[in-house]
Amino acid sequence: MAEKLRTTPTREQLRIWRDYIETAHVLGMRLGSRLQSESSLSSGDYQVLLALSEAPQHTLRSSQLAALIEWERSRLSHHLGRMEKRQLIRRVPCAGDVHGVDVIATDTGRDAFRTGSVPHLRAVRELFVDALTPEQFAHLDAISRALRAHLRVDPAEE
Amino acid sequence: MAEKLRTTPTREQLRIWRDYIETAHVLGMRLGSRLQSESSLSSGDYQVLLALSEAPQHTLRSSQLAALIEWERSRLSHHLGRMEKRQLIRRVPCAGDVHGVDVIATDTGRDAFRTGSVPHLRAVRELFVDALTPEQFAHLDAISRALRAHLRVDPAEE
DNA sequence: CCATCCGAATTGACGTGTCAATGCTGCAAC
DNA sequence: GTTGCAGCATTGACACGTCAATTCGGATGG
Repeated sequence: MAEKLRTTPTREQLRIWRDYIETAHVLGMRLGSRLQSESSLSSGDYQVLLALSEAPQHTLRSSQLAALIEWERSRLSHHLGRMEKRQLIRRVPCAGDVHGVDVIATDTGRDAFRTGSVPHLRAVRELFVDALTPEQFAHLDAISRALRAHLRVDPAEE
Repeated sequence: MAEKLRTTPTREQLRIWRDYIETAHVLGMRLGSRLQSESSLSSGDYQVLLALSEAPQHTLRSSQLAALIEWERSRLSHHLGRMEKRQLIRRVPCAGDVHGVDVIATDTGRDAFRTGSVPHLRAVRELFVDALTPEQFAHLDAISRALRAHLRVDPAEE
């Protein structure tokens, strides 16, 4: 009659949780280190250069870039600093807006991106795509959506 | 007749890949920051203290601890240094083995773990368990297994 | 005119993680 | 013995990310 109110996960759920997080993490690291060895880029560098490569003039306002790749501004600032030191991008004050900075991929940056791009995509296929069936893709897609949707409302609910 | 050999993922696969990684990451961060605010522990601290809490005498050899939680030794060393500064654990040279260190959870550490544990598990339920159906758990479990199995063989294959 | 706030971006302090050395001690080969 | 190697753990240098200030020049309002 009295149904036990379960406030904490079962052992099984906890195991699945940990496997989920851990697997995603390991996969990310693997991809990252392959990218690194093939093109001397980190995943962060790659995301930045990818966004720039799709922008007119290989150029974006820092704030737009941040929005595109969904990074905090401070994180982007730090990262751009590091990338600038390695000559992958340049930052120039933005004409027409006193604040605001244009981020531009240098030739070096574009080369590195081109070099890394195909091997990186191939690695995604090898490490991720090749491991799953079409049904599993659909399931995973639904799961990610569900989790993200839940995240969005969670702070208020319960 | 000539079937196109696809070496890179489709747009769709890439989107699912990114959502997967990103979702897991965000979820991890959320859990981490809740843990932090509820008990002043990081997820790393929590993993370490969890392992110690299940060990006799709340004590483990550093290398065993590393194996249990699957951390690189260097990472553990750094982390233990930080935890020691905060009085969460102590390290004492291990009697009977000249190399080797026993890691012991202090009272402070045990208290923090006890304080954080239930809220943390509750957070896992709220943010993760509550978002998915039983079928989705099963799917996710299978997916993680598939990915991990694939990872294990991948370096050699293809 | 001056105070104040705002938006864009940066900075500093700090926790975290990786990789590549480095300590340190016992043990085995010679 | 001493030379050298193996195992356990630490260290240092550096990349990365977060949070909480901070800078800076333009609006706004009094």
